[in-house]
Amino acid sequence: MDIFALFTTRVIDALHALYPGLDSGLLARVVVEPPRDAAHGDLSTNAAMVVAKPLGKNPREVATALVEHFKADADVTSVEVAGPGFINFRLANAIWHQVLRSVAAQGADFGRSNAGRGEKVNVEYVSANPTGPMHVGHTRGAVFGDALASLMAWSGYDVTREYYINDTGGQTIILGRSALLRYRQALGETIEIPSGFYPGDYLIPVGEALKAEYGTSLLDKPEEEAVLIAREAALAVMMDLIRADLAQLNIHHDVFFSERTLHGVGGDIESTLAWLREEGMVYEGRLEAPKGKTPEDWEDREQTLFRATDYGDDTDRALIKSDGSYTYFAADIAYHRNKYLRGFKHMINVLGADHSGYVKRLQAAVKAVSHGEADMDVRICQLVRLLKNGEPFKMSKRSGDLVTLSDVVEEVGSDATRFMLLFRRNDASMDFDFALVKEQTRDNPVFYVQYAHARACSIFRTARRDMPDLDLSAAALAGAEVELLSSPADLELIRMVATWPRTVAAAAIAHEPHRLAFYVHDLAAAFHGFWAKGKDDPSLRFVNPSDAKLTLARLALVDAVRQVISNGLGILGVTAPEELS
RNA sequence: GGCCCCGUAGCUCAGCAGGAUAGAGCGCAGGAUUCCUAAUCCUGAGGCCACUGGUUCGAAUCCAGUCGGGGUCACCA
Repeated sequence: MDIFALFTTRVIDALHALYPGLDSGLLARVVVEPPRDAAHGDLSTNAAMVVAKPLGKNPREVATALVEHFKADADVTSVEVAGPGFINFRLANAIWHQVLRSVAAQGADFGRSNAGRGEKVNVEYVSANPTGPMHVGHTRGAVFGDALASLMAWSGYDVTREYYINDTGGQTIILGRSALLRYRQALGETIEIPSGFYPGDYLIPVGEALKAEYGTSLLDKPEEEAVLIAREAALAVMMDLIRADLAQLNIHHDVFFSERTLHGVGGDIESTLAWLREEGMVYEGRLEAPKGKTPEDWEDREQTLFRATDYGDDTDRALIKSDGSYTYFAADIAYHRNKYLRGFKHMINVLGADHSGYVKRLQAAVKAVSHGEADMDVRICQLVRLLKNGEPFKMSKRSGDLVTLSDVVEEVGSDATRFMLLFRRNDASMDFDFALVKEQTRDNPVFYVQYAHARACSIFRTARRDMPDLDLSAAALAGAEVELLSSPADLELIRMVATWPRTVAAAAIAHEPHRLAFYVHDLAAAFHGFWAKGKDDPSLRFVNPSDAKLTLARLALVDAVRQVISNGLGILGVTAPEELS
């Protein structure tokens, strides 16, 4: 039950009744929201101001007509015009109590909607190169993409979590060479790792495995063939490593899409290129060198170009390299056409800040490949600076100093890692301080929120201890006389709970999971605040052994708060503990 | 030089598809614990929302430009 959505439709219905023929696009701008200042009421709408001008009327005139209309609404206790034409509503307590019943009834599903109508959305995230374990730099995108995918699912989309494996190309050949070196090392040779190779220790086991499988026979094969064999072994191990890293954060993709499957005769790149040619989206031409910064090895030559500028990009893009092989982008066009042909009309890509220059061409590709029928939102995750007690962490590329995702998760745990990374807009760079994240005080938002959940559970434990005869089953809570909750403190907390479905919906539309982190933090604060009021005013305590009915009602409220925190943390992928250790 | 992101309290950041008197945490100053977990709460001080124009009933929010910070810039992935 989302009372804001409920009243939005009531307001729009009223407008239709009062002024037939209003444009539906215009009405989409009508918003019913909680006023910033609670003194203004429970709900506020801009309806009169939105509609006044097209009607050629004064906003207050329209507002007055709406006010008259809503005086007949039994759920509304007062309506008035305010300021330039806002309409403020005050709602009957009964409707807030209805919200509590709705939470009890829907439980872990409270806040879900079918706004997405089951449409398919593809969320591609991580897609780290399989040339080593996950680096800290990947962590933010991984957590963000995962939370966003859950959020979209809550909003009624059919979500596919996808990982694009770059398992072909020059980098993978270097990986193969690096692994081959480790193989020689395993056979007893003293090796030296040239610069440009992958020096990490994580390839040592690959060398050992090659030795176990092939003995010395790889040495007899031609170099190129041996490299390919070593590459296969290395890629498989690297992907296992990455999957294990992701599993530490409880991240699991539905589809691991291999870039390699796009290549080759009859592959998607070939067919996509043919298709692009038929559509006239490709031509042979020359590219101008970028102004202001011409690469030294710039080669002015005729090449095969995609008309990216027709779809909003800044320049056309090469599809075939000088050596005749496809560019990365050519494969990516084919990949996204593949997504489209698999039925995705909504696509979201989560990329690191260093890929922001890639956004336009990706969107151009999706637009071209779908004839404008699919949309692509690219969410850029800004860099994370690692700190320890305020001091920057060195992140040298030498293998020993590399900070991996695994290092971070082992140090601070999955919950804290996830919450901290989500407690910030994705497009703002952030500092991640190990010392703070491990702290268990209110400075640390993770523990602050988890503590609120644990505290709610604790209140139930106390109630069971002090009022052993009270039935606290789900059915009993659902049947609690929540009408007894009429104090301003009670209603304030309930209003906050009632905002949850709206928060989820707005966050999903904006593709901004961080809003849920902030919401859940605010709700925790409101709950802690209510708890403290019970110190001064015993009538506000949750557990009142002298009043079983009131206690049951209060516990229904506590459980609603607990449930919403649990739901929120669930979307973010953070656990909601019953007690803190 | 082109493109993208950012600029809000001393610090770190929110600001809900333009809305009423711009919020939170930290830090600072004070206060609350025989009582449901003080792992918490309450009160206070603290702002030209970088700047200049524009759009309109109304702008921190949208547009243009300026300044400042970051990222990125064929044929890598």
